[in-house]
Amino acid sequence: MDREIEEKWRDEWAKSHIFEPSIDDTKPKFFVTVPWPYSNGSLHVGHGRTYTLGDIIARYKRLTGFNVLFPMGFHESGTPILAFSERIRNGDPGTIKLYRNYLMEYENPSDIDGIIESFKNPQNIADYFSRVIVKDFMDLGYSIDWTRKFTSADPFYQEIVKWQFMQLESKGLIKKGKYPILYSINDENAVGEDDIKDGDTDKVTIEEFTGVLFKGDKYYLIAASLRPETLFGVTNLWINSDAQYAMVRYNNMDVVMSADGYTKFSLQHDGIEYIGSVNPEEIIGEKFNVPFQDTPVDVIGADFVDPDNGTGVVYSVPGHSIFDYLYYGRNNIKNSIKKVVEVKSKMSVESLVKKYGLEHNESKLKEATQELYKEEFYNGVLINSGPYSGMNVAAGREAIKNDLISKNMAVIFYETTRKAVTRSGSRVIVAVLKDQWFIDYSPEWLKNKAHEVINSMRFYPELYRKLMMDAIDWLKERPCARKRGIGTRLPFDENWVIESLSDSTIYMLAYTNKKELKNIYDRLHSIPGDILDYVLLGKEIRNRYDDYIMENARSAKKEFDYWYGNDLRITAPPHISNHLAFFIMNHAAIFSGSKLPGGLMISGLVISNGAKISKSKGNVISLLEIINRYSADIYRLFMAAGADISSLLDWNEKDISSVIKRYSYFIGLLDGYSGDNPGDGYIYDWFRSSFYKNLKNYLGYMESMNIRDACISIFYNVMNDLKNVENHGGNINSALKPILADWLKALSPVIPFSCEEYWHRHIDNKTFVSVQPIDTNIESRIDSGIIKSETYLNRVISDIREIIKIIRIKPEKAVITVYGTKQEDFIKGYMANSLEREYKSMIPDYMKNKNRIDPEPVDEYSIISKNKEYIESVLKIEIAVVKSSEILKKNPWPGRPLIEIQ
RNA sequence: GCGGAGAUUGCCGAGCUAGGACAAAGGCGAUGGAUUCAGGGUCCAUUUCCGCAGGGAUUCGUGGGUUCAAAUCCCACUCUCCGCACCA
Repeated sequence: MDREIEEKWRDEWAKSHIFEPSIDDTKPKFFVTVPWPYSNGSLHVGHGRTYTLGDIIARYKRLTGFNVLFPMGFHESGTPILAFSERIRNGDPGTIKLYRNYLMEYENPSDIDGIIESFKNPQNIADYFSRVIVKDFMDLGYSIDWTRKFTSADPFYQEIVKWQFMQLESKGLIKKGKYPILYSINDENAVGEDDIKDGDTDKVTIEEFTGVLFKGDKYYLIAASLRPETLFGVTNLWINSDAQYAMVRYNNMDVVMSADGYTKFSLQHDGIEYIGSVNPEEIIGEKFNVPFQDTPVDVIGADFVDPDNGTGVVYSVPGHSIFDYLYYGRNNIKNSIKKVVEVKSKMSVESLVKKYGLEHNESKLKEATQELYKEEFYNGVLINSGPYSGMNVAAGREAIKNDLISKNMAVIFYETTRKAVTRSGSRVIVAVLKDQWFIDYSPEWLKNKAHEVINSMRFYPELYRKLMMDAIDWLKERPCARKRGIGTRLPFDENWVIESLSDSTIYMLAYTNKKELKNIYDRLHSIPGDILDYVLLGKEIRNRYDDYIMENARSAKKEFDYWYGNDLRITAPPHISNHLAFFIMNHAAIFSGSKLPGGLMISGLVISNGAKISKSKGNVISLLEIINRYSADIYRLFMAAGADISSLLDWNEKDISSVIKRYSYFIGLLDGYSGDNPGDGYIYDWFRSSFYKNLKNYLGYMESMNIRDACISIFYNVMNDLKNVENHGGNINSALKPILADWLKALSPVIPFSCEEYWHRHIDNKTFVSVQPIDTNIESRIDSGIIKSETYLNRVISDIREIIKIIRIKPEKAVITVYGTKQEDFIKGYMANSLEREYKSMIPDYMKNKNRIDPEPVDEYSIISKNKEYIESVLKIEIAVVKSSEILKKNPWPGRPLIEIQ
C-alpha cells in the first residue's frame, strides 16, 4: 500500500476520533495495555512487536464487539535521560553522534545541531522522543486513544504514585535498611551503569568479600577474601611494602588496612575512627593469629598485592591458590602447605601447575585458577577444617562466614568486580547506604494473594504462568528509591526519588480517568488521599470539596469502575522477573476482585538478520525506516504471521520478501476487483464454504491469541483458495463478491490500512472498517459436504498422478470407478452384523481397506462428473467415470475409488 | 550451580497438553513443467529410499522402556539456548 494512502487513513482515523472510547454499558469492555516506552531514543523493529500485537488484539476485540481501550503513555523516570543530557552538556562525542543518528531520520540536516543543543535540558529529550514515538505509532496504524496519554513525570500522575506508596506503607510493606551501591567518591553520589565509563560494554557489579580479622600483638590486620572457606588453609598474610597503610578504630579494635581500603571501609561501615598511618615495614615480620586456630602466621611483603583492591591485605592459601603456590616456589618460601578442600577428580594446585606448565609460563594462570575454583566450588568438600570438615564448599563458605561475623572476627567488605571510574573520571567504589528504602515483597499474605492472582489470570502462552509464580517466590526486598534521577519523591521522605520500576506498577489505572484526575490536580495542585481512596478503592470522601472537584471525582470513579481491570497486558520475557512481578504484587497488595490483572501475553524476542539487535552489530532498524522502506501493513503482517507470539522472530530480507510477495498478490487482487455478480456453481459454492471455514478457524485462533495461525487461515489460506478457483476456471471477482466485506473486516486487525482503503473503494465509503463488527455466527454458511468433495477430488487427482508416475506406459485415459449400491449394501450389512450370503466374498477386501474408507460418503459419481473437464485439464488425460454395480474382487469403496490407467 | 525452554526430514519451522490415516502442515531452497516465457514474475508438480498400479522400507538428538500402536507417554544420557536482580 502506498505511503500516501496509509497517511490518508492515519489522518482520517485521527480526525474522526474513532479510537477514543467512552463508557458504553451495552458492550463488554476490554482494556489492553503495553509498556510505556522510555523516551530517550527512537524505537526499532524489536520494540514494535509488542506494540503491534497490542494493536492487533485491540482491533480484533473491537471487531468482535468489545468496547476497547488501548492507551499509551511515556516513561521518563530514572537516570538515563539525565545522564544522556549531561553527556551532551559535556560534549561527549559518542552521545552526540548517537543522537545525531537518531535525528538524521526525522529532521532536516540544518536543524539537527539546534535540536541537540536543546537536549542539554533533559526534558527536551523526553519531549522530543515521545513526539517521535507517537508519530511512529500513528504511522503504524495503532488504534491508540491518545487523549489519555500522560508521562511518569506528570505532576498529577506523581500524586497517584505517592498514594500508591502510602498504601504500601499502611500495609507495612515499606522498610528501611542497609544496601550496597556503586558510588562516586568525588561526586558523593550513587552511580548507575550509564554514569560509568564503558559501563554498558564492561559491566561493573558488586562483589561481597569477607574481611577476616587476624589478631596480632598490637592490632588486627583485616584481609578481604572471596573464599572464606579456605580459612583453615591460611599459611601467611601478604601486604604491599610500598603501599600506604592506615590504622583505624572499629568496634573497639585497632584495625590496619591499606589507605585505599580505609576509604571504602569507611563508606561501608559506621563508627570508624582514623588513628594514623602505619609503616608497612613495621607490619612485615609480625605474627597474627588465624581465627578459629591458635597457630600464628607471618606477614610477608609482596609487590603483587594491590592496595586499591579489597583491604590491601591478602591471606595466602598456597594449598588452593595457584598464585600463592607459585609465589612460594619463586621466592623460596618454605611454609608448609595446608590442604583444606578435597575434590573427587583429584584436581589440585599442583596438578594444574603441571598441566599448564605454569612454573615456566604463567600465561594460562587465569584459566587454571578459574578451573580450580569451579571444580572446588561445585565438587569440593572441606577437610582439615575443624568443625566444618565434611561440609561441601558452598555450605562451608556460608557457615564459616556467618560464624566469623557473629563472633566479631570478620566483617562484610564490598568491592567492585573491576576498577571503574565515572565518565568524568571520578573513582567508583562500593558504599553502603544505611537508610535505603525498600518495598518488602516477602510477607506470606502478599505472596499468597499474588499466587491467587496468577492462578486466575490468563497467560499467553501458558508456560509463563509457572515462570511468573517462580518470579514471585524469588522476590524479597526491593530497593524502591534512589538519591537521584527523574521521578516521584517518596511521600514520607522527600530526600528520596522513587525508583523507575517501582513507580510504574499500577500506572495503567490512570489511563481510565486521566482527564478527571488531572482536572482535580490542576485545581488543587495535589490530589488528596481521600479523593484517591474514593476513586480507586470506593471509600468515603472525608473532607469537603467544591462541586467541581466532587464532579470530577465522581466521574473519575465511574471511569475507573467501568474500565479498570487490565484485561490483557502484553510485554516481553525480560520483564517477568521485575516489572511484571511488581505489577502483580502491587495490584495484589492494593486491589482486589475485578481490579486485579486479567491476562498476560508475552511475546518473544525479535532478532534482525539472524543476530541480536545491537548498535555494535549495526543491525538496528528503526520503525521509521521500516515504514518508509516497506509499509506499515507489511511490517504488521510480518509481526503477526512471521512467527508464533512466543517464538523468536527474525527480521530478515528473505522472509520479508516472501511476505511482500503474498501481500502484493493481495493488493493486485483487490486493486483489480470489479465487483462482478456473485458466482454460481460448484467451485463458487466451495469457495464460499471454505472461506467461512477459514473465518471460523481465524476467530478460534484469535480467541486463543494464536495470531500467527489466525493470519494463515484468513490471509494465506483464502488466497490459496482463490488460486484454486482460478484453476477450476472460475472468476475471482465473482468468487470474492459475496465474502469481500467479511474478509476485509477479518483482515483489518492485521493490515488495517489496506483494508480501510478497499473497504471504502469496494464496500462502503461512509464507514470505517476499523470499527465494524463482524458476524461471528457463521456456522450455517459452512457446507462441510462441499469442502469434503473438493478434498476428495484432490485426492483422486493425486492418486492418479501417483499411479502415472510409477507405470512406464504412456497414459491416455483413466477410468474411475466409484462405489455403488453393492458396496453401500455391504457396509450397511456389515455394520449391522447381518451380511447376506452374496456379500461375504467382499470381507477380505473390505478389511484391507477399512481404515481408509470414508464413513460419511459423498456423492463421488456426481463430483467427478461435474469436474471431469477440470481433472482432464490438470492431468492432460481423458477421464471416464463409472458407478460400480457389481461385486468385485477388488472393490471401489467410499473415499477409495478404483482407478485404471489405460 | 539454581530455575526455565528446547533438540523434527536440505534450511526455517508446525505437530507433540488429550499416543493411531504422520513420510510428518506451511515457508524457503532445489528440480521439472506451463505461460508467445529473458535463466525474471506468476501458476502447477516433485523434493527419505525402493517400486511398471495407488504399495513397501527406514526416519523426528542418543539409548532403553510402556503399548496392538510413539515424533507424541516414561527413564537415562548428550548437546543447545535463556534468566539469576536493582538495570530501564
